[in-house]
Amino acid sequence: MKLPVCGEEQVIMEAIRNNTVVVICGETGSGKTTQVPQFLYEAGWSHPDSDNPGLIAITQPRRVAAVSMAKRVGYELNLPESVVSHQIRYDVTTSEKTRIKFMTDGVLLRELSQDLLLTKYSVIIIDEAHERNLNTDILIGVVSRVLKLRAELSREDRAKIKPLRVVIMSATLRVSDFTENSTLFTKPPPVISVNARQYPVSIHFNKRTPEDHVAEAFKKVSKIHDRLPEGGILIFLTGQNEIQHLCKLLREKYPSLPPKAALEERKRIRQAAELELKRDAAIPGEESDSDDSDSDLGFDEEELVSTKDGKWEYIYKCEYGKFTYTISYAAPLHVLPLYSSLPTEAQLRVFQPPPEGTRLCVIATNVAETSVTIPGIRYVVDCGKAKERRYDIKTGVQSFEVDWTSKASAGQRAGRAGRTGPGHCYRLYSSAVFDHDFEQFSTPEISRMPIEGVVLNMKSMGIDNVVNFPFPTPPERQTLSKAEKLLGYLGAIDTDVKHITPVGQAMANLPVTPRFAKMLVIGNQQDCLPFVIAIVAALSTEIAKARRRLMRKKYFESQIKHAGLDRSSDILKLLNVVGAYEYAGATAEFCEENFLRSKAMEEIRKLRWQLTNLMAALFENVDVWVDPKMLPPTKRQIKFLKQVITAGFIDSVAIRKDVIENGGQGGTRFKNARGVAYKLMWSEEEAFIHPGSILYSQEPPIALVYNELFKGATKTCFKGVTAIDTKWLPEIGKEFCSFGRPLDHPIPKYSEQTKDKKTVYVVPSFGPKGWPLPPIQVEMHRKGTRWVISA
DNA sequence: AGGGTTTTTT
Repeated sequence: MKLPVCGEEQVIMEAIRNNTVVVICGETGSGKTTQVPQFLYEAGWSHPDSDNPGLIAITQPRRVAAVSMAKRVGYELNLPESVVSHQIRYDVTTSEKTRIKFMTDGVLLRELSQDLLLTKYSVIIIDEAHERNLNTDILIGVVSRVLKLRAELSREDRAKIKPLRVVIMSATLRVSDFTENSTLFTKPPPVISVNARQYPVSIHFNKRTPEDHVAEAFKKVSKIHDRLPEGGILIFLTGQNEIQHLCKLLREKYPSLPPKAALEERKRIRQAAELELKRDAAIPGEESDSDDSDSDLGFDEEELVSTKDGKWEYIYKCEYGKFTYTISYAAPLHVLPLYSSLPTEAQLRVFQPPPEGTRLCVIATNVAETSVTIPGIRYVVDCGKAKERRYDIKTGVQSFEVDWTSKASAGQRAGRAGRTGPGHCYRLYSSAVFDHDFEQFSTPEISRMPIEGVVLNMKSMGIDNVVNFPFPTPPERQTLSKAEKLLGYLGAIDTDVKHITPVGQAMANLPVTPRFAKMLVIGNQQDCLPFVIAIVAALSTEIAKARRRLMRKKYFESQIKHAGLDRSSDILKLLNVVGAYEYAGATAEFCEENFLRSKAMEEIRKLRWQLTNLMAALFENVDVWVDPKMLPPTKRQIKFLKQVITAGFIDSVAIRKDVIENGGQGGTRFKNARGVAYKLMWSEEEAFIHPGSILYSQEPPIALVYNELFKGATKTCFKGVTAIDTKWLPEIGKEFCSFGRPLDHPIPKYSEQTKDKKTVYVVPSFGPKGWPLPPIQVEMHRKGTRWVISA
């Protein structure tokens, strides 16, 4: 069967020849991702002697897609992976022979900071642009500038520099953010639409919108399974809990294994039918219509046509003809959960055909909307909602909220039913809700996330005035200035002219968020860098595993074990976990016993290697290697590590409310952190140490830094707490500190000889709210008629 | 004793 995109080859190639930018719209199944690179290749692009000798690049938002697409195209062109190659974070197959290169968009962004002209490439194909991921959006913005640069340079010396072409591919027609954005492309690029090889999907809305979409999904799936012909069911819910719950309900109602007797009865009926048909077929003159070209696919197949009162009617097709029979047991449901934190093996089960005589039923989150395509789905049940991470840019408070998806998302979900044949989508909400409460499109990621990493990356590419950057959807001014402020605190950019500093340039070379990059850059002291690397690697990864309620006690025991001797930091606890995991031989069993996601632990391992190699390559004085049997840090090192952590989170300090209200001193004595309120730098709200923190069961510290701030159902909690000493703040957090007048008590001490120096106690105040901190001793010297604090 | 998380990536 020919892919729809192949019919458009002429149109596409002509458009790419005549325009620097082309937009191609085609839903999943149109074949654009695999075919467009091949069109270019076969037209001679990327050939060293051609007019477009540079590589053909295709970017993908996800690693798996980059790898599998490269394999697929290599197979179709019958070329080795040294020619059709891929590059993702930890895996490269490129060679000097490479002509087509699939990669994640993050990889190309990183390459851009080394070579702003993308000289290696002749075409950049940006795939899945409709998803509006952060990296994809930034890439489109940067590439639009590269285009202009390359065009100018090529006009000066065509022999040396060839112009660049860009192809933006999208599964939906939401492309106006790219095409009608004159800061991005002065002349609107042509849009080519490609039909998808997609079967029709009938949409069925609920009359009423139920409160409980899990219960409603259960009813709907039961109905589908009891009454409708065979075909897999895919259910979209919002989170793990809902999924596990519905799994349980459905497995109870439709046990996964059919009665053995029923299976045997079925086999007997089929064999008898086949024999009878064979006899009939042997009668001469009864030829079957052989020019029905599809019939060769239809043989030896069975179709469930109806069910009634527990009786199932099947049509059985074999080599000799068709036969209808009924059997009296409900086909079991093969119920599988699917969400991203599920171990890989469990995820792969959805790709295997369900056991014979059962119906596949996958209950999934958003993963099944974009990242994973499940074969054999004919029915989609869509609750219409999605869980989203929200981020309050002013306060830094994150939360998870369940809300309606967009019309575009609902369309994507429905489309999953039409991949292998005509399908049905059951929406568990009314059409009125769909019309009135659903946004047309989901909010692009850039409008929902902190972007200090993006801003630092731009600065390192020489883009100082980020406001003028051609974002497909510009982030809010406030988001940008917040990012610049944080980069200022971290010392990555100059606070006046907002230009990148040497430290910032070093940070930009590290593939982690700027806070973590800062920790790495300052962490090379007292033999601590390997610890800092392990900490940063662990913080960059979602490490904890979802736990069952029953395991609660054991979980807390393991947490205490991991905290080791120092119980004042959740982040240092992470360090211990990483060490213990490696020490135990990095096994899956260790992860299982210790409530860790083995996928995450493997990622941490690879990240430690990458960061270690990078640090050694970037800094002359760094002598570091990965030591799996890393010894725990000493007391002195622990103190230093906490200071490093403080520096990375200097804008995320919290102080106990009672201490602030008491002028920075004393405060109440508490046995544990339960109900003990902390004040936040950027919010009037109070926050609490999470009961899951290692610090919860101890006397709560006066001051702490936190990795994240989460708004739960009842209150706002810190995640990843480290107790700090307020004495560090005037040093590490200079820009947030000021000092009051010297105190009369304890009495100032003057230097013996000259009397132009004195040692005094002052009350420092910290942060935008000027919190009073416990008094510290400082040295002052006389400057003219005034006393000033010595540096 | 104690709360609750979707999804990606350099």
